[in-house]
Amino acid sequence: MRAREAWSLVLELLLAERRRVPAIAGALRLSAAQCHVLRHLEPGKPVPMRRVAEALACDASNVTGIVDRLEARGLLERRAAAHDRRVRVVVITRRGAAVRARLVARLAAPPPAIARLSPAEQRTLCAILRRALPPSRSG
Amino acid sequence: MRAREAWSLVLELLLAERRRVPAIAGALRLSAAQCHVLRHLEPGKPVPMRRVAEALACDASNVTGIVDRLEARGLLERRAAAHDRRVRVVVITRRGAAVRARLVARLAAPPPAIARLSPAEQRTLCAILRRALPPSRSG
DNA sequence: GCACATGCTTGAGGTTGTCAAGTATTGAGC
DNA sequence: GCTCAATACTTGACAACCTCAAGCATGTGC
Repeated sequence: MRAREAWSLVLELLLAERRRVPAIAGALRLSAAQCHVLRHLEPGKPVPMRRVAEALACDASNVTGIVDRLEARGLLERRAAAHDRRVRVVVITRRGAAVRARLVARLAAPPPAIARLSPAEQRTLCAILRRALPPSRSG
Repeated sequence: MRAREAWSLVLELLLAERRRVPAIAGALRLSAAQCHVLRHLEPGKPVPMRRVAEALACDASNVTGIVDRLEARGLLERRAAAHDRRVRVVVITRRGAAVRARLVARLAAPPPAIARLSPAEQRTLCAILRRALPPSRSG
């Protein structure tokens, strides 16, 4: 069962990098959940609260509080949706976009475990992971 | 920069499986933090609270509460350490070991993304990840 | 013995998360 | 148009997680 071993190795890699995300988040005065929200909000693309809750895989009532705090810091805005007045869409602000840019840049920096690999190994790893992941990936 | 792409693919895989751990944990009436603690406690091997805090990469005061709740459910025990009376060691109980066994079995089950790969790809993935990870891995 | 460090606990305070309940709005069926 | 159910969001209650500061007990260096 190579699949089990491969999966356990992926988990191990994640475990080794577990401190990274909170550290990066903390440096930007963000929590992990707030990072997820910012990461999900591309500048100029409003997203309904409902979609944010789905992206976070949590209850909608939870999103209310997280968005509240990000809105209080001026990193995003709530707006009314034109087509459905029940819906509130969330848009990242200019300030929020700046924070987001720094966030994604730091998150994208590969950890030592990945950087240690040779270019050929990195290419192979990319190819395999691309095949593993389903084609519909939103980020 | 293949390293960046490889890392982002790893993160994507993790994101896709983000619901898994809470789901597995919830089925056993455990939280994510409690899972980490149980996973870290091999039967018959007492671990000082301090080491648990290090394994969780969190403050020691946090471990107090997590261990409190696990102890209240009879899944582990606190004992005095022989060599240093300041230290409290944590030992998994028989009941805790049973829960732990089910937990690690379910966590080890590879997700569809990994299972989808061919045996050759799985072998290659294992080989690369083994090289990526530092030799000292405790599990 | 004394000062200092270490291991753990407690309490305050903030964030995340769930669930149940409530409001506003939409859409389907009559 | 009216009613009824479904949907989107918010609120409040509650629990868990997490950090920090403070405190107690114990161990170590001088």
